Amino acid sequence: MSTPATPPATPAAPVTTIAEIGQHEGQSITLRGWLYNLRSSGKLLFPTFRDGTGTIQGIVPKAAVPERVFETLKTLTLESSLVVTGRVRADSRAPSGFELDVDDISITQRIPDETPFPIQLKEAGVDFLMEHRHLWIRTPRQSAILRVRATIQRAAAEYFDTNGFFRTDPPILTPNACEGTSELFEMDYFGDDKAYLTQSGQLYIEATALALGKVYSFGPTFRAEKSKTRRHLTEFWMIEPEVTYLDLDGLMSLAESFLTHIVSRVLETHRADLKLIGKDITKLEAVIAPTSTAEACHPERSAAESKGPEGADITPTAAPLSTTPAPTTTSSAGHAEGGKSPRSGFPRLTYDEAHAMLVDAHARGLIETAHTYGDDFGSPDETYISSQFDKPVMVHRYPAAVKAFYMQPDPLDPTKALCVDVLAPEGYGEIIGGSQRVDDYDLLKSRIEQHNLPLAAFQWYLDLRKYGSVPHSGFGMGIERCVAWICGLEHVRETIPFPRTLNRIYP
RNA sequence: UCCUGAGUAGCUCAAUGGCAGAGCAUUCGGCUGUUAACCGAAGGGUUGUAGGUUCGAGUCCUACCUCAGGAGCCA
Repeated sequence: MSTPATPPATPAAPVTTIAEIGQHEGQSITLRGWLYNLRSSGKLLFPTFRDGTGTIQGIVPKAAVPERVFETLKTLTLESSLVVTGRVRADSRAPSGFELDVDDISITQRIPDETPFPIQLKEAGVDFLMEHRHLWIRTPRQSAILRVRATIQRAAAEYFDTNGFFRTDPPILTPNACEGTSELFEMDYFGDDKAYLTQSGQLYIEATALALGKVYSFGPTFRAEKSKTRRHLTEFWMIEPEVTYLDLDGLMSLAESFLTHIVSRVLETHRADLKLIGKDITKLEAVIAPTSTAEACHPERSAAESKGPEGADITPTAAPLSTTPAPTTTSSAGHAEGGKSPRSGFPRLTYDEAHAMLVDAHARGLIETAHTYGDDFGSPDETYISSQFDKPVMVHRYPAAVKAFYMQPDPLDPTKALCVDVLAPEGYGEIIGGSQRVDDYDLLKSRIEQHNLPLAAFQWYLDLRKYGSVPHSGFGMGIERCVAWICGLEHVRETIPFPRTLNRIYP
């Protein structure tokens, strides 16, 4: 059923993409893509083409093209693949500003009438779209999301690559299921042993950090928890930096600088995609806008971020990457200094301050359930906290009891852990979780025992504190939640080409 | 795991316990500026599965299956 592709009538027309078509105004060009939509008005056809970089409408007056071209296009089925030659013309009626006066087409493959492309232009249900995810990703909105995802991934890696980090890859198959509380995917490992898909490379990345200094990993992560929400996937991608001689405050500066860079890059190159997706771009501009401490917040905002004059040389805002200081140069070894935070663009709240904010919100009837001091924040709590700010908010120093065993206690209050959660604006929840790690052998050993974890499995991890231990910190960012936030999506399933969820592993 | 909701044409959805319907898609016809184009016509159904109540069930009852989103947990 395929038609051999024949050379277009004007082979001299250079091949270009729809994204770059504006550079060819008045010229003849060749596009290689698919028929996205077709409207007709008697002897005038309006085919819309797509090529993966965007869409453009073509114009085909019957009198202006050979009979063969008009008749072929008139009955062509949607999503058939083809090569088009035509002349680029600026037109104020076109959404993108340009239209294509079609000269010739060459069909690569025509979809038969009996088996039309399943995804229609009109709305469809989630179940149907997910069942056809392999085709759904061709539609303009999904393609735009995947393009933004690619840029977010590139910007994230680029940030670390250009700031002295070495990319390092932790194992995906791990030998024990006891790193934390998450449920893991289990598999047979040559009969005698069980293996598990990694839930985080962090412990291994700590080891490579002690080998290389500043490292990051970027790979898939697996959680077998039976979560069914718009924020959860069973397989997702995480980028995790780990830095020696970095304390919690330095880590927060790193996270801020990192996120600022990502948002800046997306705004540089994806304004059209964000508009297509429906994201309010001003919300992203607010994230990277240089701010005084007075303007980035709502009245409820606490005074936490106005503490501490030191670290004023760190001003990670919308500055280009090249001028963004490497955060590790500004934080000193082992000097976690309690509540003193450098001034920054992203608000920083201690757990206690966030708790007070929630108590106040409950008293005023803004949230349903009262937060219990000492408990971790629930999803509605995080949504409320983040809704009070225009920028990602960093909540730090949670009660150690609700956090992981490897987190360093706050020397000013050992019941607190030197950790930070970064909550994305607009209720997108936690996108980054990180901490300063326990660097003392005896303390870490007792923590492992307190958590009833098998010492033997962690001996290698304890070795890191036995042989040249240093203060170090790191965080992990889930790519999908970051994409969902930046694109303004209802559900993380749209942020990855083939989402894996509790009830779906097809296609 | 718990709570809630939904399964009817290829898709999105209607239908007081009383003849199974519309829009889109498909096919045929019309239209020289359409923007999910529009106008006319045609074809298209084992109402998720299995029982039950009833003169009569898409509709009521029971069980099961599938999916969705919320809680918990997390990124």
